[in-house]
Amino acid sequence: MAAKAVRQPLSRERVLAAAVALADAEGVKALTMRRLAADLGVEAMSLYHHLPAKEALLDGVVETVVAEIGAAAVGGNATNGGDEDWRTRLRRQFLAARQIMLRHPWMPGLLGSRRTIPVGLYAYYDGIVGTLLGAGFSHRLAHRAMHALGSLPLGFAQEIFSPSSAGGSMEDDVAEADLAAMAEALPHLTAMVATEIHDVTDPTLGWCDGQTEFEFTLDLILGGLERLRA
Amino acid sequence: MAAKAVRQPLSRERVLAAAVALADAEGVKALTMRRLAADLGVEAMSLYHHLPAKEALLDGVVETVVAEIGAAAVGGNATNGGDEDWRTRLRRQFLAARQIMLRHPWMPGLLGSRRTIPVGLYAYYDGIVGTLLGAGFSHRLAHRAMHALGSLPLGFAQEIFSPSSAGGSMEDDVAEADLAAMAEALPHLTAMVATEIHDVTDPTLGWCDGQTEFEFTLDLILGGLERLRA
DNA sequence: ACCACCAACCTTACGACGTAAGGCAACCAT
DNA sequence: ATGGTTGCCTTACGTCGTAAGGTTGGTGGT
Repeated sequence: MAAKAVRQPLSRERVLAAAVALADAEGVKALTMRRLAADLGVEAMSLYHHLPAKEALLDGVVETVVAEIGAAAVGGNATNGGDEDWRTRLRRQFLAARQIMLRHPWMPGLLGSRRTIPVGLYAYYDGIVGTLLGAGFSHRLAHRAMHALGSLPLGFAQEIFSPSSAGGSMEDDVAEADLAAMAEALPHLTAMVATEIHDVTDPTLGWCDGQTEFEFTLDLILGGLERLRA
Repeated sequence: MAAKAVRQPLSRERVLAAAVALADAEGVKALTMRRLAADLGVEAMSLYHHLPAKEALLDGVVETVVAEIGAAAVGGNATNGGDEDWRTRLRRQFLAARQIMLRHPWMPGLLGSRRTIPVGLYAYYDGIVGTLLGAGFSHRLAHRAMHALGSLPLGFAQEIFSPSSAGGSMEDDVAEADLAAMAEALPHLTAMVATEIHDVTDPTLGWCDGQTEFEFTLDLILGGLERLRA
């Protein structure tokens, strides 16, 4: 049939792209060999002609996303010339990384579970260190800066409290009586929520605006580093 | 026999304690219902009389560790009176949390995979917010501070680059020729490593002293918050 | 003393998972 | 034509979480 002739052979890239798409759509839990093969119109064992094992598949998936982040960084560097302040430059890179990570919420957990670090990540961090050194950072301070920034270069929405998005906002499933009990057990948190919830403009993520908080943290750390640099 | 009479019945607490011990010894990957049951001298299905499902087991495990961290915090508060500076107090709490997390390296990943947040974590964070408010923080700034501190209250050794400990230090398995190639591809990183590796005192975690870096990051953020508070 | 009851534990079985081993069909250079 | 290579499939094994139901030893009421 014509349909069969149209079908192009699999490749590592096609498999990895499908894996990322599947993880985006249904989470890493749904990313199983059989399911991925089904999405590709193929049997599970066929995947093993392009990838040696499932661990390699997962490695390839994080490698793909890391490449996406790295490409966004160098792309942004190209459009803006070399006339950027180091803080502006890193800020822009990390915010771009955040946009990508928001599309792949499973990425932090997956990256944490890998035994080896994708090579593209070294290159990406090398660029960041280069920016710091170019701005006059000592090796010592640049090193510390990397640790202090932690996962911000990857746009981590670590956000322990944000996964509440899955089950509706907090007050939806809490009865009024329980809320009173909570106010007693957690006086400071409830007071903070009460005063903060008034002037929230973006209720999509409950009462926390992830973008604003990310930028606050970023500027706090970048500001502290700038002070140490001088 | 006497041995049989000695055996005390299972309980949720005994199961959870055994689960934590097993995860500490062999990782979360080895934490399977059959294996856990075997460690307890029991069959797998017997565990379901104390826990409804494996997800509940994992929830209980993180709850156990969170309780451990919370207990360390209030215990430390008791021994030191209320005459602590807010920075000293939080610093001490977070460093204590770090010591606990170092004993449970699987905790970050596991916590990230939970759908619901353990209640003890709310109480723990409430205490932190209380400390901030008591030091004169506004609700707005206390809120931002929580986000900026991120996972530091849990002693996160997020440390993307630290899991290299599993496979020996970096230069062990890199041939000399590859190292030259790496120096070309990653000039800034290799230069940084070269100058930093000289005065490293604790080579256990490669060339990064996790404790020092953790404290640096902590003080950087606490210092930035102190400036905003005034 | 008896017996009904129940909590704690065990046995068996099912479907889904990752993957080892080998088969088959189409294509290519000779 | 032919023999090898490539790309995909079939079958099968052991392990996982867990549903369903069986066994047993101790307890309380009569």
